[in-house]
This record gives sequence, C-alpha cells and structure tokens, in this order.
Amino acid sequence: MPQTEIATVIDHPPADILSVAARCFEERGYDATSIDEVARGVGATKGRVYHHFRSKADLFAAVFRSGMAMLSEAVEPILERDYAPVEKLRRLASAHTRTILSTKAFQRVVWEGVEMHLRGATTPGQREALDALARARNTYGEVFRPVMEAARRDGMLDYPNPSVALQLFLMTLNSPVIWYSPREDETEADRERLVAQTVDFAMAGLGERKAMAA
Amino acid sequence: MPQTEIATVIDHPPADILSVAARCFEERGYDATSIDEVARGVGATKGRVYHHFRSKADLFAAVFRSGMAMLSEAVEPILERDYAPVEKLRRLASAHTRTILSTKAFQRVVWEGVEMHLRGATTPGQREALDALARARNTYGEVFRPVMEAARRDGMLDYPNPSVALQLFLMTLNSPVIWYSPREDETEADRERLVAQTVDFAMAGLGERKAMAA
DNA sequence: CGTTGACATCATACTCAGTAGTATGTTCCA
DNA sequence: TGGAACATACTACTGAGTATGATGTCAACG
Repeated sequence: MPQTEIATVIDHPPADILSVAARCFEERGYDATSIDEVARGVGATKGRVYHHFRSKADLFAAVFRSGMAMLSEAVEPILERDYAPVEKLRRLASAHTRTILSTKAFQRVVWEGVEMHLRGATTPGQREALDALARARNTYGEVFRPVMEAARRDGMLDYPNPSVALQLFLMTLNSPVIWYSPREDETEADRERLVAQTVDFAMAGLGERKAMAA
Repeated sequence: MPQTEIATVIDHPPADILSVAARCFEERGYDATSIDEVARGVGATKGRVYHHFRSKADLFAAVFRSGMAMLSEAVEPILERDYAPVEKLRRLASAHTRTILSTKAFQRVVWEGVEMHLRGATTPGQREALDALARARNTYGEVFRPVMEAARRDGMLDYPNPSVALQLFLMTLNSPVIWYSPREDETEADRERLVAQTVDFAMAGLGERKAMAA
C-alpha cells in the first residue's frame, strides 16, 4: 500500500489511532485530551501520532470527518430511493439515529465539534478549520430539509418556522450521544426500541399526522 | 453588611464575577476559560476571584447553581397552581424554555456541567463535586415526570418509555442553549414565537392529543 | 475623639505541573 | 541506501494555585 503513495492526498489515517482518539475525545473532551494519552491508548508514543497528524486539531478534524462519513454512508442509499416524503424522512431519521448509537464515540466528537463552532471564541487559526467542519456538518443536515418541506407540502407535517423545526428535529435525533449509555444486558431489540422512540418523538414533534387507525 | 457575618453560610458571591464567569464559560468552555480571563472581565485580578472561590471548579459550580436557581424560581409558582396535567406540563415547559433563553449564558454552563458529568472520565476529586451538581439538576428534571405521567394517565399523552420520553422532552427544551443566538433586530414577539415552537415540538413529541378543532 | 488592631478585600509576584509541538535519533523494509 | 514509520528527549509556554503584601473599614478601647 505505501509504495510511492502517488498523491493519495487522502492519506491512510491509521484506523486504530482514529478510534482511540474518538474514545478519548468522547470521554474527556477536546481540551482535556492529551496526545500522549491517545498515543498510550494505541500502545505507542507521540511520535507515531504526530507522524500521521500535523496537530491535535488535525487529529480532531480527522475523527470528525470520519464520523460524518459514517452518517453519510448510512443515509445515502435511502436518499436515492423513491419514497413518499414523510416515509423517506422517517427512514432517514431511523438510519441516522441507528448510526448515532452504533458509532457513538465518533458522533460525540462530531457533536463537540459543532459546539465548538457555535461558541464564538476561538483563535482565528482554529476558526477557519472549525468552519470547514461545520460547513460539512451543515451540508449534511440540509439534506433533511427538502424532504421535510416536501412532506409538509403534502400536508403530512405541520410546523411554523422550517429552520427552527430542522434544528429541533436534528437535535432530538442526535441527543442520544449525550445521554445514551448502553447497559450490560442490552439487547439488539432494546436498542431498536430506543431508536424507534427517538424517531417517533422527532416525527411527532414535526406535527406528523397520525395514521387514523380503523 | 460585613459586620460579623453571623454564619451566613451562603456567602454573597459577587454577582459581577458570576455573570462574567458565565459568559466566559459559555464562550470558551470550562477548560479553555482561564481565571485570569474572568478576572480581567470584571476589571480585577486573580486575587479577587480566588478570594471568593476556592478553585476554578468551585466558581463553575457557583455559576451552575445560580443557573439552576433561576430555573427553579421560574417554575416554582406554576408547580403550586392547580392545572390539568397537560396544561400544567405545557406551562412548565414554557416557563422553563423562556428562562433558558433569557439566562442563556448561565444555562449554557449548566448544560456543560451535565455533559461533564455524563462523560466518564474525571479525577475522583472533581467527580463527587460534579455528582452533587448533577443530582441537583436531576432532581429538578424529575419535577416534570409526575406531571407528565399524570397527563398520560389522562390519555392526553402517549409514549412508551417514560425515562426516555423525559430525556427527549428536556433535551428539546434545553437545546436552544446550543443553537440559539439572538439577532440584532430580534423583538420580544420573535422570542416568544421561538418558545412556542420549541414547546409545541416537545409536547407533540410526547404524543399530545391534538385539540380537535370545530 | 483619636488610636489601634483585627479582619475582609483585594493586588502582585511567584511556583510548578502538564502538555503541544519539535528536533533528532533509530529501525526496518523495499 | 533512502525513506517511511516510529521512539526519545528535548523546548517553550500556558495556566492553576499560593504566598505574601497593600489598603481600607469598623469596633472597641483608652
């Protein structure tokens, strides 16, 4: 794989470093996480980390992008399909939330990245880097908007301000990264129930018309 | 006021330090905020801050408790009143969210405190302090539960797992501390609309039965 | 009524630990 | 043999916490 590395601009970031870094950032937060800590986590030293990443911020960005990629990958196949808007939105939300739970460490880092971006204060240097990440995140979020709006035009959803609605919707789907912590004896069915309840809450929040039974 | 200070165990924490600290923590986060920064914010030096607070964590805790007090104060009068459960829950949610917006800096700190608590990793010393804060926060949150459950028994709400429902509910109401940022020309009516939409989303999320018009 | 002394309230000037980043080896493989 | 992939051993700096000094205020006392 190394060979001459013909301009593989997307260098192969070692997966072990990424996952350990994700877990560190998840458990301690960006500032409280030290590079040495990450290095120990992979059974190495700073040297290895700094050989693959220019800086701590760069490592963070890599984990962030990795997490975003997981989300995009999970959602993409649904976007191409041809569902009715409400149905499509619901499926998107389910896939999203399921991925949130199954890749929690990475998604927690994405969350922190968003938080860091929304905080005003950072050095101008970090700012543009954070803006780039936030743009990617925002672009992803905007994927939901047209589907949501189409469903509203169908009379299947009901909300006043679309931007606020989208914020609340995504916030709800993402919130498990904060409060969800899998129990020991947690089954697959348990997790799926959690996904269902979260998605139901979010869809209902958008004013989803109940399917009048009988 | 100083006199002999007859066991006023609740020392008078200077309000200016608290509010400046709240804004610093809001804008930079706990780790990135330095005591010197807070001191400069109030036109003083470290000496003043450390005279009133034993440590940075202590200052943070004071801001946290202050924020919690604001919420409790806003919600208390409604708790005493005698509304139908759904109506009561809605009013509680409105008062809560309104306070979230009007005291955003403090509430952002409360949020970070919760996040810090939910992260596994901290030194045993900080842990018990954080646990104490989280307990206070949790006690407050639990105030909503019986009202919510009563409303469900009335058939006015519908959700499977109460704990998850409460999490999603509170998360929704609190989420503005993250993404809300008042515009220049924002009117009181604008803000009230935002409160309304947020509360509507949260209540609908709990499966609130629509009042069938006509 | 002036003095004194104790204490609260701060400012100044340090110490010291942790950590991001770097400079320089060392090893191993194609 | 040259370069990729690391390890080691630094540097430099930030920032929490402390020790100590300066200032004012009030209360009791002579």
